[in-house]
Amino acid sequence: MSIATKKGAECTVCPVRHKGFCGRLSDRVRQRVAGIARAKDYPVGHSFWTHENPLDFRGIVRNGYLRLQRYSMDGRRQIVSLVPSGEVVGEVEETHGDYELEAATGLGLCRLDRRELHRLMDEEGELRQVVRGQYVERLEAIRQLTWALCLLTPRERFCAFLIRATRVMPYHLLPDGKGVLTLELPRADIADFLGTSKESISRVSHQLASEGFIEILNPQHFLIPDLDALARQGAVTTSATRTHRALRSRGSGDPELTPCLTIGQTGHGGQVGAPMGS
Amino acid sequence: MSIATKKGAECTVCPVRHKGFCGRLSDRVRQRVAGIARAKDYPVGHSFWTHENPLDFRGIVRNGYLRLQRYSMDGRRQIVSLVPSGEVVGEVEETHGDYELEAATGLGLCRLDRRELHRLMDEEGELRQVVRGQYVERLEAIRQLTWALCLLTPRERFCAFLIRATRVMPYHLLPDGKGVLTLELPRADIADFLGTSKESISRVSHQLASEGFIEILNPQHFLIPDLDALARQGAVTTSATRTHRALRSRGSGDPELTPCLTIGQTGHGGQVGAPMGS
DNA sequence: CGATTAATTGACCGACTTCAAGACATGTGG
DNA sequence: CCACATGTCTTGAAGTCGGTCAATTAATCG
Repeated sequence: MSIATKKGAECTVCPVRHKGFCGRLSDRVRQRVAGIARAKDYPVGHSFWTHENPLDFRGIVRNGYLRLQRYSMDGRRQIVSLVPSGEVVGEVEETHGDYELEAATGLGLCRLDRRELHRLMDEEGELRQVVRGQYVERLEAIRQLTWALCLLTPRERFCAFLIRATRVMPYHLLPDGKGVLTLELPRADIADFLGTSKESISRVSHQLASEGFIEILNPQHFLIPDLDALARQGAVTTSATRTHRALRSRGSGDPELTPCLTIGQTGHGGQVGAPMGS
Repeated sequence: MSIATKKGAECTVCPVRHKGFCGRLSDRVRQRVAGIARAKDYPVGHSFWTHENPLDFRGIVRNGYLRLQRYSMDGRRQIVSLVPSGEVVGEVEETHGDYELEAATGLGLCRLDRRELHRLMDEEGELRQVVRGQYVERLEAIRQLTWALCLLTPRERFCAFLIRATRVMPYHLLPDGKGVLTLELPRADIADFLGTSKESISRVSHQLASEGFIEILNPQHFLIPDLDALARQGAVTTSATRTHRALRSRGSGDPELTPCLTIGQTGHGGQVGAPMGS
């Protein structure tokens, strides 16, 4: 609600100073970008555009999440993209369809004038490269989402989501190697992102809890005893319910674990379940 | 199979001379691009890269289709992207995951050296803009796919696919306003693209045929009596089986028809079912 | 502390996948 | 020209996963 308007030069205190988009810029270029930036806050649910009002500016997410979503004729929603802090919004979101861009949580943004940014991009090859990286990552994220939506069960998708969340959402590592994840998004958003229902999310959570993969401290806080074990639930179908066709010969690729869902920046190499606490 | 190697300067006879990527370049820039291009043909099923052999060149599809796909642990496949003629391949397909890029049909390609292309892009702002357009379109295509996969039924998805196919695949308009569509992709590819099974594709086709929306001349050729009627099947749920929630208030947007699936270049404005034969 | 929203739980059921078998088309060799 | 083989497409039957609906319970906020 509060409209803080400070010159972008105050990157020094910015939480995403070394993350995502900004983190990949050299000091010189980042300062040039900062010169055209203005910080601004938005409340939950703030709508940035609908199909009749396209976004006329670019922004860097300082905190919170944006959701890019679209509805079906009968009112169901699909979130096609979740933009976490550190990412650029607007440049990559340019689209022709009937999408909405909303603040999924309270949101802090560094606004950039579209034209000024493009002028900077014309001048700075480095900036172009980093922006191009945003395209590549966003493409990768939605490709993974598409893959997961079609080939994974709701349970697997949710596990994959949790794994990814440990990189994007607050994840407090405890001294014993366990971790506490804060789910900053409501069940409805998670469900609509994973192409399932909030009832299923709830059921799967409690199923995972009963199996010891997570512990539900409260609806927003999950304790994860073993991240790797959880990760395996997200990529591998262990249950015998699914008939195993002959595995296609796929070279000598890792049969162990494959990358799953990406929210925001892709992992280094894409391997899910990289040891965060080991 | 035949390895035709001619200098790119022979754009004059190229089928995509005025389509997609090349069609959007000015003569001057296109000639520069042609200078670094070499035409080459590939057989069906040719694999361009797997995750251990990333693609080291760029290409413009002269004819045929490429498919970008990924498998699940139990061998099921999802095609996340179909690249039709006129589009650039490689630049946008750069990805971190375990994807495969294959020729879905016999394929004609204009190969471009990656480094030379990037050098050209550094020099020519126009080229950068057009390449950026490829990113935007590819993103839009997969967003629509994601949306459709989650919110549309297999039947609706297939209808949407057919509508889109009339723009990408051979579609012969008959004097009476009907049209004959040639499906250049096998059922299996269509199914794995639409996140369904080839059995469902078959069933839906014959269901549509029995309802008069299409006429199956043979498995590869569908006669479409009324494109608009078919389009409505792809975006609107007419059946009463689906409970209609209160439609979210979405401004005064067109309640009639919304864009569906995109294969390749997005339509002008995105409106599906634009009158091709009326 | 009441009111409103979010999350959970249970029961039902239907659409779609899966499995299996048959039809059709296409090509090869005798 | 026919027999056979191969692959694609079609059709049928059965089972189930997960969505939808409805009713509680829990959490949040003024």
